[in-house]
Amino acid sequence: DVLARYKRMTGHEVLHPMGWDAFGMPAENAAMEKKVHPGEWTRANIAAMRDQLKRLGFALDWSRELATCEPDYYGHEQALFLDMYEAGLVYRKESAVNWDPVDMTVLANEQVIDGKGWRSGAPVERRKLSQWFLKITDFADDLLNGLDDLKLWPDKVRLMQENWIGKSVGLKFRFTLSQPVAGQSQLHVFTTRPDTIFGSSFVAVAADHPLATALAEKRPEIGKFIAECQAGGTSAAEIEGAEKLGFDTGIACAHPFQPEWELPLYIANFVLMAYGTGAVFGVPAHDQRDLDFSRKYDLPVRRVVADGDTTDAEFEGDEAFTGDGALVNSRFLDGMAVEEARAAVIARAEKEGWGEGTTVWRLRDWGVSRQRYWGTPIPIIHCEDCGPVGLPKDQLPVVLPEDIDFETPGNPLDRHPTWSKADCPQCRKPARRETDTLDTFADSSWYFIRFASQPDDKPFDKAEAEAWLPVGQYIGGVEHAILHLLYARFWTRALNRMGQLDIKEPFAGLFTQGMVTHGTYQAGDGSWLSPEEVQRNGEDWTMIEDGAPVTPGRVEKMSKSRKNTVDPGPIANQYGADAVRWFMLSDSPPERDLPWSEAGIEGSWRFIQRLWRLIDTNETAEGEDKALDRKLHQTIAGVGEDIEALSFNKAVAKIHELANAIEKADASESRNTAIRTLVRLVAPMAPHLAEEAWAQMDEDGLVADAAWPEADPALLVEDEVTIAIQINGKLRDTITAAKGISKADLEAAALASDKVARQLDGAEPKKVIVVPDRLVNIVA
RNA sequence: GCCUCUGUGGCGGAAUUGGUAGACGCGCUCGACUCAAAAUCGAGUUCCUUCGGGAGUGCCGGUUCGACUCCGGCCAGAGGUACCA
Repeated sequence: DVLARYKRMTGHEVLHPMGWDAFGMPAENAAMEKKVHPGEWTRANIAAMRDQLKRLGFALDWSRELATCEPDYYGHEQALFLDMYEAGLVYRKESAVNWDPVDMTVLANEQVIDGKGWRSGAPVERRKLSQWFLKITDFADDLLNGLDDLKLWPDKVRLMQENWIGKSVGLKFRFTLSQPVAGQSQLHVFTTRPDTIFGSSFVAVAADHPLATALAEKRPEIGKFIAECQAGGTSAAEIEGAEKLGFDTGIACAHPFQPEWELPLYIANFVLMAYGTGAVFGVPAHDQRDLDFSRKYDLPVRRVVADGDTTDAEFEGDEAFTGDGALVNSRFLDGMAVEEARAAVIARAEKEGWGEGTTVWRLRDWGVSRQRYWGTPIPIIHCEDCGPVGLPKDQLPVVLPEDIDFETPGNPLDRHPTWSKADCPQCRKPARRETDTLDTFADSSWYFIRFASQPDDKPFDKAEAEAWLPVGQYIGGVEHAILHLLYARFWTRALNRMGQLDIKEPFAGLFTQGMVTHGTYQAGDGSWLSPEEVQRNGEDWTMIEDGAPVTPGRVEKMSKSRKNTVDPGPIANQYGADAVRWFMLSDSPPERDLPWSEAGIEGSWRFIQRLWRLIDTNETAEGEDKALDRKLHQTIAGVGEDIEALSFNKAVAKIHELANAIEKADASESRNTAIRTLVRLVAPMAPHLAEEAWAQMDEDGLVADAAWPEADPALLVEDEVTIAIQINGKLRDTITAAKGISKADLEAAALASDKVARQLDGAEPKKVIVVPDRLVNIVA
């Protein structure tokens, strides 16, 4: 809000909208617990939050307010879904999905964290279901390359997206097996290091690889081993501690360059079915996992990239060499650099027909089907004869039914007596409506476009949307680094490909802000206590009610589970919106967490009062106060720079300094001007006070519409400067000199200092360093 | 494990390119005003000190006339994460 108000005052057209990402699980949970309809619950929350935002005086364009749970929003989303369906960016696939047994729904890969549902925390199960997917992988390369142009995004977020997309370039090739398994005589593996192919000691497949599954059917000991592998956890810590386990199948794989060179085929717990082909060849000398595995199962460790040693002696030690170097012990590759050898092996594989250069991505297509009620209905009809058919757009929006029940778990749309009945748009025969709804991340993937343009008859108007987009300054928590920000980038690209939008990137500038935190308190029995229930007596904390001892805990993100939330309503009532705003801006830089404190807001409240008294007691007077003029103009320039950089805490500090200077100054025309200007400087942060003062000063219109004051460059520089006098880098004295004084004069002035003379004690300085207008350092 | 970020008074935090460390605020101390308190105003507030000074930005070392800032090595905390072949 401060940035929006500032940009407005500096002559920019500003679009600062507000809306509600309102579909999703919390509304359904509330419905189940409190027996209210999700829509009713959601709209009541929206009303409450809208009041809070208005009370804090945010300069929002409420005419563009939207809520994703209303048909006039999600109906347009359905139209975009149909466009993507037509453009081949949506497909339906029977696939193993991540099933959250508590929330009774499917989760996207991005929503599975350490093998658990991101919301419920329940261990995710694998299930086969027919699901809708969006082809985000079509844009994998572009999403990756586009990151380079997002110069105004934090490096951290770009890096996280890069890792998530996970591009690996390498060779996919085939091993011939000594005996066919389930009718297959070949095994596909993927590697990014084809150059090390002569260093391989074994081949391994994932425990859930089809080959392993097939073998397990005939050999129970393999089934037992597979079960053992799947029992292990998938969190980073568990993986770290987990031992490499392998099962030697007794099957041999023929080395592609020498068929009689046979590599043992293992089933191994560290190979992932979800990545590459689910099978690898192990080169222990140059891969840590392979080395750990080989040491355990006593497999040969051959050096093929020189690590200083170029002999064919067995590789020593327990640390794999993954660096660059010249190839050794590798026949026709010997002497080549890693990169050159890589290309040579790929070329040979392609020429001889046993493999091809490939790029493998970690990124998967975005599964968007959710078996939930409170989401955007997917506008598809399933017809027995025609298959899935997109609804004609004139039948949109597909509106959610109101009469639903949440007594049984699962999707209420599925159980609704009539809602799912519909005729096939193609053959007119009775058919069934899709009862899955869209992942709520779809709702937030294009709302910024709808903010920019909101016609009734279509999702947006191209020219109107492009006039505002991309978003100049996007602000959100770092928790959106992957999910939301990647989906929105994809959605924008999809619209771009379909010719609906010229831009590819939705957000030019991104800022990840911190969260509001508060101390936590626990009673003797370990239960959490809210800040209103406790009080401090000196060093100790007790319960207000009965004086029982309280254990203060660490400062954490405000959350209902820790009970450390603070209701902004009463605070805004007590101190006023401007004091609340001032406090939120004043101390912590916005990228860091903000520790909420009652004491802090009182300080802000006092300053707001002080500002008012200062403005109120302003009087017209004659005379110039050069020092105050300078302070004023330095503040104008500094506050502007700080707001542009979102360093609100520094801007606040500069305004404090100016206020202090004005209070100390005698009445003058300069002082009068400074006070009148101060009103505009605080306007973005304390708008209510500023408007009142503006009106009282008999200025026209609103200060919100006023121009930001201009700094006079001539007044930004001092004509006198304080020079530090150092001896051996230690400060000994300071002197005041005219700005621009010559080096020689400055040196002479420094040497004339009593304190310098006393320190030198008659000795001659060895050397004198003079930094003009800054300091003199005497080396003794 | 790996990657990223962070580490400065009692607290939140400032310190352009290496150039007076601790701006600004909170808190605290003392004083003024008051019968008293609140509010307000003024002074002080990194630590030690024999009042000359000395030490000091997580720790150890280096570069430099000069290091919170640059380099090397540690330690601690937060966040991210992929056994990715």
